[in-house]
Amino acid sequence: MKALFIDVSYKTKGSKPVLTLIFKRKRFFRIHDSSFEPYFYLHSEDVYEAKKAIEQLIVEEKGMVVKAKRVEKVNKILAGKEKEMLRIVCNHPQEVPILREEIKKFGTTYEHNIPFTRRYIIDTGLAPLNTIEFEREGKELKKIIKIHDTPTPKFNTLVFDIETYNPQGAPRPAKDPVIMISYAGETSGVFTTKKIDRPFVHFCSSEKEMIEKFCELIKKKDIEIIMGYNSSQFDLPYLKERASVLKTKLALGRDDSSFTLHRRGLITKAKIKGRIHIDLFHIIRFLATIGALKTFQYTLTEVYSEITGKKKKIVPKLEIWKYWDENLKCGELADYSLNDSVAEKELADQLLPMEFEISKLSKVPLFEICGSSTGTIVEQLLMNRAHWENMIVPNQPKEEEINARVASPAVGAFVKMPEPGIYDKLVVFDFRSLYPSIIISHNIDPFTLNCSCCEKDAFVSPVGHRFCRKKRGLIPTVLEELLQKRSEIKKRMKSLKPGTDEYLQLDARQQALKITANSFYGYLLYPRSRWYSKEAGESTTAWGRHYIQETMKKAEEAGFKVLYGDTDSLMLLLGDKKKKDALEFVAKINSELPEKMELELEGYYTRGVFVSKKGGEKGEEKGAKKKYAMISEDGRIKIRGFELVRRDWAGVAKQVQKQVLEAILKEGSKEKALKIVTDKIDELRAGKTPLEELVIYTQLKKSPGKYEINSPELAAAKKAMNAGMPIEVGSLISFIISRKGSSISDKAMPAELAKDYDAGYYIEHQVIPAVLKILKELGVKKEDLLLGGKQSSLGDWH
DNA sequence: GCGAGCAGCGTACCT
DNA sequence: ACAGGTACGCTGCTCGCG
Repeated sequence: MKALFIDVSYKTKGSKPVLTLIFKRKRFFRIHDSSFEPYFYLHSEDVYEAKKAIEQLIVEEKGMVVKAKRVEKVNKILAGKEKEMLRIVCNHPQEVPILREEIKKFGTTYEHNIPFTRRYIIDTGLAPLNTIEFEREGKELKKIIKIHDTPTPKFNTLVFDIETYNPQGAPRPAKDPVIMISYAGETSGVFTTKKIDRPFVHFCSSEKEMIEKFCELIKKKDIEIIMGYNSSQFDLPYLKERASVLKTKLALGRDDSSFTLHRRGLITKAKIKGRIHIDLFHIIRFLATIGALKTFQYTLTEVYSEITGKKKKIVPKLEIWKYWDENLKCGELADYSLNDSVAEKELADQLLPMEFEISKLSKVPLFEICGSSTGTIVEQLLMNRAHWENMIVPNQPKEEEINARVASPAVGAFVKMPEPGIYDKLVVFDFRSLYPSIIISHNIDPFTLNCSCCEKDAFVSPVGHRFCRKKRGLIPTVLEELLQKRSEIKKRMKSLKPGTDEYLQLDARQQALKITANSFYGYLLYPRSRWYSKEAGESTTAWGRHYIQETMKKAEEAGFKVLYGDTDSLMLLLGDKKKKDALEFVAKINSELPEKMELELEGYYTRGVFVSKKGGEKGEEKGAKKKYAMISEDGRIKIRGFELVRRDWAGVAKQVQKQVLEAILKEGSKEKALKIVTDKIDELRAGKTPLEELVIYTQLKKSPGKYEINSPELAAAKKAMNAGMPIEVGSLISFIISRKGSSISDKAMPAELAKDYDAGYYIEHQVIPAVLKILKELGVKKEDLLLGGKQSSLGDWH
């Protein structure tokens, strides 16, 4: 039969492990496999002696007698070399750690901590969300015939969101009821305990009935994927506690169980039996950490508007209870509640296809892979592939080793120091997938390092490490395939109409491939990596520095002036040269680069601003790296690093800086820029600036007690805590510098409690520093800003 | 005892 | 809990001066 593979779990029957595979055809169903055996490997100096000893070995643990089921001699590739090793087959997964503890005295054990269900997927080649063709006998799996990569079908999905009564600010689950449960899927609606005149409202006579009706809906609709926003931390635990207070069950699972919490590193996931629960917030956090998404705060409201470009209905969190109490406003609250679920559904529709593809690629079931780190994705992909290649998976490093790795970081990228100034006619080039292409071109891998076969002919990195030229490494092989697949997909997409099902799925797949390919270099230097190699990692960056610097040299030789460059990009001054010359230059560079590497022309810019670093007053001014603004030919402004892109600067300073940059880039008008600044300073002095423009946002990365020194955000956080506001690790502190106090920290007040502002601070520490660094390039001095707008005419800066 | 100068902490950014 | 490179504000210490 053919069915879509979803997930696998195992339990013990008798004393044997039995795997339960979840498949989907029309509905989810289960098939068992009781034939799969757990095992691990041993590398020993004396294979024969070790085998004999292990076969005799009997371990008694907590009254259990544990021994190996069988011991097999196998040939495997360990750290790039063929070795005879032992495969120790066990009776039960739980016996693996017990036997391993005894057996490690014979040598080094491998693959002893791969979870049994992962082991099963790796060894069978089963890929989640692919169609599996198999034979069965009743409920037992007999044989896997083929695995088909078919388009992902539609799932029965439901998004939900709850509203809680919160007269005290934060809702207390022991006392404060859930007042609304909204959902969106095929249809959408709101369960609530008030008779609200809206067509989508389902009236429930009590909170208890509301929870029960919601669970019934999930059961009746046979929901396969259930989602929420921060549902694992808020909605689900809250519902569970309410259910227990109300003496009812939160029957979300197929067996009427509620959910279980699973900690994976820093995130906690809620698992619902027989369904796939996905917390969209985890996906958002993942996208934020890889830099694919950047918002000020990661609230549903902000994320929704960033991703869809649309605004969501808003009811201030602290006023929800008031809306509820005021009968006339209940309708609005219901609209809001429904809108939350509908918005989350839209997010899910956009985000899930990529998660599906990451799951297929890494072969990790959807529930497990959703929101996991790039390290996990790369690692799982490599583990699967290592198995096919008959390679032993390297062990995870011990704490000690991790610390040693952290203590000795590798040298990274090259960044050129720019000459501060305002420039016209720029051209920007980028290396396409710089690090992946370097890894592929030079066969960089932990186990191609210092091979014995290419003594004279190896790839030698600029830092002196040698990589084999004959045998391909695992990492370059996998990486090359990923890039190859991605370019094929991109080619196919060109022949399709955007928006079709096939196009969207291909787009999701190319995103997954890109994210994964871009994570390999990081994984080489990730301290907890199984494939860590400082030599490989630092060779990658060394070649990166080499190519960018060589390209800069060649650009100078070709008569361009190199303004700036960072890692894989370079910015040239076109000067008297034409676009044709830029194209010729890129073609020449590409003819000299290794085949898999490529320099691309990113675009032409009509004007760009570089500023000097702060503090470099005396002696020569040094240009600030990672800080510039440019305007492209078609009028698009690109701003990097300036205060205005940072959340820890006040809105006033950011707005003024933005206007100044725009005035310079678009119009070249110094007068206009000056006027903007002096007007704002006047407004600040007069005390007329609205407090919202003065809020500074800073995240507390540690818990408030763990700081060595005081800081404005910490001081503000403590004041907020005293006022009863919840502050914890990761809280985003919003504060305003008020008039009361001596140090800046003393003056920092939580935005919610601030009544006034310190004009002097905002003028001297926010607005002036933000704009002066730019206006300095036009000859403006600090006094010019403080004295007002009587200025000389625009000088020529060219 | 006091202010200037500076190191180091801490955060957020860039590629 | 993917990497390293960078800017920069603020605190709190050291140091020179008196």
